[in-house]
This record gives sequence, structure tokens and C-alpha cells, in this order.
Amino acid sequence: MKDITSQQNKVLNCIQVYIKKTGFPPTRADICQELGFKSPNSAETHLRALEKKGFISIESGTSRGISIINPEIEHDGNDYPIIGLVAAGSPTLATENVEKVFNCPQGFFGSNFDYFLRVRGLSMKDAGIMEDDLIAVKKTQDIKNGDIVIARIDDEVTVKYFHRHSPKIVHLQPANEDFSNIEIDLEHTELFIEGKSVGLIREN
Amino acid sequence: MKDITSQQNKVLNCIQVYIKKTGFPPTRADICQELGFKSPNSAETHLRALEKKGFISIESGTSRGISIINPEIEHDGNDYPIIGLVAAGSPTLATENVEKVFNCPQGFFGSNFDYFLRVRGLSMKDAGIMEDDLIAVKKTQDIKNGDIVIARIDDEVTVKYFHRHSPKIVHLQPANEDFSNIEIDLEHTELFIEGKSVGLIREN
DNA sequence: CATTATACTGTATATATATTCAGTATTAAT
DNA sequence: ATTAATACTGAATATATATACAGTATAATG
Repeated sequence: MKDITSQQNKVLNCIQVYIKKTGFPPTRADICQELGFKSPNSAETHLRALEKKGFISIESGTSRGISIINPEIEHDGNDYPIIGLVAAGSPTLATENVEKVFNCPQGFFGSNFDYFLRVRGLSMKDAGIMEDDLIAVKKTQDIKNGDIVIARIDDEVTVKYFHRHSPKIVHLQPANEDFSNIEIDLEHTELFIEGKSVGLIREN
Repeated sequence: MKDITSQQNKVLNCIQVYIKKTGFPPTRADICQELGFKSPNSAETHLRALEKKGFISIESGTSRGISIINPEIEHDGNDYPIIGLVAAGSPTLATENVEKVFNCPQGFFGSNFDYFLRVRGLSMKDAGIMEDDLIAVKKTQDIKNGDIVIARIDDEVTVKYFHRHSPKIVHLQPANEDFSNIEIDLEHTELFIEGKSVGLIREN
């Protein structure tokens, strides 16, 4: 993510606060009023800069068409997004990945979590994780050996047991004898941990 | 919370999905397009009804000024008892069997259900049902072959696949090769079906 | 039976809003 | 030294949008 100037950061914060307060994004004029600008073009240019740098997206010709990209995931109450476990690509909250939202009380699973991941394949079947199950994923890097993690290698996302063999070697173990262990040398391969599983839901 | 009609519910869902997808609320026209209405006034009247009933708030004179009001968390109809799968005895709702209650939105699993059953043992592990999982049980006698049923033989309660071989012979099949099939001759043994599994929750 | 709520179509319009254009000024980079 | 990015004011405008008004029709209610 690119650099952001202090003024642009003010605008970004302003947008976030406005959405939190009202439930919908601000207009150019709203931003001007919040930050004391006198011309809507002040807001416009900041918005275009933020868009160019990838912090927001602006829907052209659409009123209040601002949306924040990759925000801290805020579950506005109790709706959690369900994200399809696509073969390639990060399971981000990019809109095209959100299957639907699922209403779930806070603290449903002991730990808090950020989204649901729809499971594809049977590589974790011996851990009781079946096709189409919903894994409650908590975005965290705090992983212990034996945790079930959502890992990304390049653009491939998988759910596996996490085992650190040595500072540089990590094993991603399936729970299905038909699948083989993945050994990762962190020296040569980039491993990104999206988070870990803190719960599971199955709809029959 | 007041009653909501099915059409109003569609509109409310439409708003939620739209916000989740785009980051901002829909216009009247957007709702019309999503739901197939031909007049913006169709959306308008539904919105006013939803506002009157307290599901949304509408900022007057403001484009996309719709925000969803978080309903009071209803503990009335949404607390389901968790019942321990005891080795002996029927999993009745007698208070002494209720571990605790679990708050869960209505319609959480497609079908309605009556209580949660805490799983003991691994006899259904190949069906992805592990120790300590919570099975959502619907009390019903409407069982098809292949359903996962909660069955009681004398005072023994088990969770198994249901297979009717003949009018008098029922097989209760585990999903674990370490356990053996149970064949029941209804002529000589009494089999009571407590209900069937319609969902599953796992807390890690 | 009259009334109210629901559930729409269709038209019209004031205004809310995005967006472009024309400037000015400062700072960082090439 | 010149370009590019930042950081604004101010005015103008096409259009996106809320919203009122005029109808039609059905079901529920008292």
C-alpha cells in the first residue's frame, strides 16, 4: 500500500467516521463541511488521490459511491460475510467474493472472528471439515502448532493444520490420507497466513 | 419488533446485500432493478413501511440515506437448549439435561430445529461429526434413508445414518470403520427416533 | 360497508450530487 | 529548470435521486 499524506488520511478517516455515524458514505460537500474545505473540488481531488492509491473505490456517476477498500473488517452488528474459498486469490472481502451474509450472534464461538469461509474439497475431512462447511475465520498471525490455518501460497488458498518444524520450515498438513503434506521453506517461498479457524457451521 | 411482510423482508434483505456488496445503500431505482419493480414508488412505499416499523431509518432529502437499525438482540425465541448426549436415557428437555442455552438466530439452518445435542464419541467422524460438536436436532419422524438421525434403543441414545432395509428391518450405520452396523428388527426391538440432524456447530 | 394496509405502475420535478473547468500556491522530484 | 503532485477557492452544469401526485387492485379489519 502506497504512502498517504496527512490531509488524505484526514479525508479517509472522515469517510470512515461518517459511514460509522450515518450508515452511508459522505458526499463531496459533506467532506468539505467536516474538514472545513470551501470547495467541493477539494474533496474531489483528495478522493481521486485516495482512489489512485488504492484506499477507496469511487463508483462513477453515483451519489455517495465511495467505498473503502480492505478496511478493518467491521461487522456492523451481527452480519458476517461468507467468502467462497476460491482456488486462486486471497479470500479478501472484495465484493465479488462475498457469497452472502450470515447473521450470527456476537461471541457465538468463544473467540471473535471476522468472516466465514466456504470450504471446497475434502483435504481436512479427518478433522471433521467437509465440503460446503462454513469455517469461522479469525484474522490473526497468532498461530500455534496444531492450529487449523487459512494459508495462502502465492495465490493459492488452503485450509490445513499448521506445524512449524524449524524457524524456516513450516509444514501444512492435510487431514486426509489422499492428500500430501506441504513443506514450505520460508527462505524460498512466501507464506501468508490469512487467519485461523475458530469454529465451524454446517447447514444440512 | 413488529411484523414484516414477505415483500418488505425482500426489500430489507436487498438493502443489506447491496450495502455488503457495494459499501453504500441503494437508491429507490436500485431496489427496483434488484427486485424487478417498475416504479420507484414501489421501493419508496416499502421503505416507508420498513421505517414505520423500525427496521430502517431514512435521512430525508439525502441520496442513499438508508441505514439499517440494529434490532434489539432477541433472546426470546432464539435461545436453544444444549443437551448432553448421555450414554443412557432419552435426550429430553428435562432441565437436568440442559447443559446451557445457546443463542442462535431463527432460520439459522435452513430448517427450523428444536435443540442442540452435544456429541460424544467418534462414531460419525467420517461424516464430519466430531466429539463435542453441537448437532442441531429437529424433532421429527419424517426420516429418509441416508438421514443422520438421533435414535434411541431402550435407553441408549446414538447418532447414526438411517437406512430402512425392509418394513421390519432398520440399519443404523456409523461413519467410522471402528464401529459396527446396528441391525434392528422392529418386531423384537423398540426403536424410537428422536429426530434428525439439520445442522452442526463446532466451537474450537 | 367503509377504512386501512399492502402492493404495485407511471409521470413529474425540485434538488442533491458528481464532476468538469479555470485559477492560485506550495512542495518534491527529475 | 521543469514537471508532477499536493492543496486549495470558486463557479458552472449535467444528471442522479428523493419524493410528491395520480391512479389501480387486492386483502384484511372493524
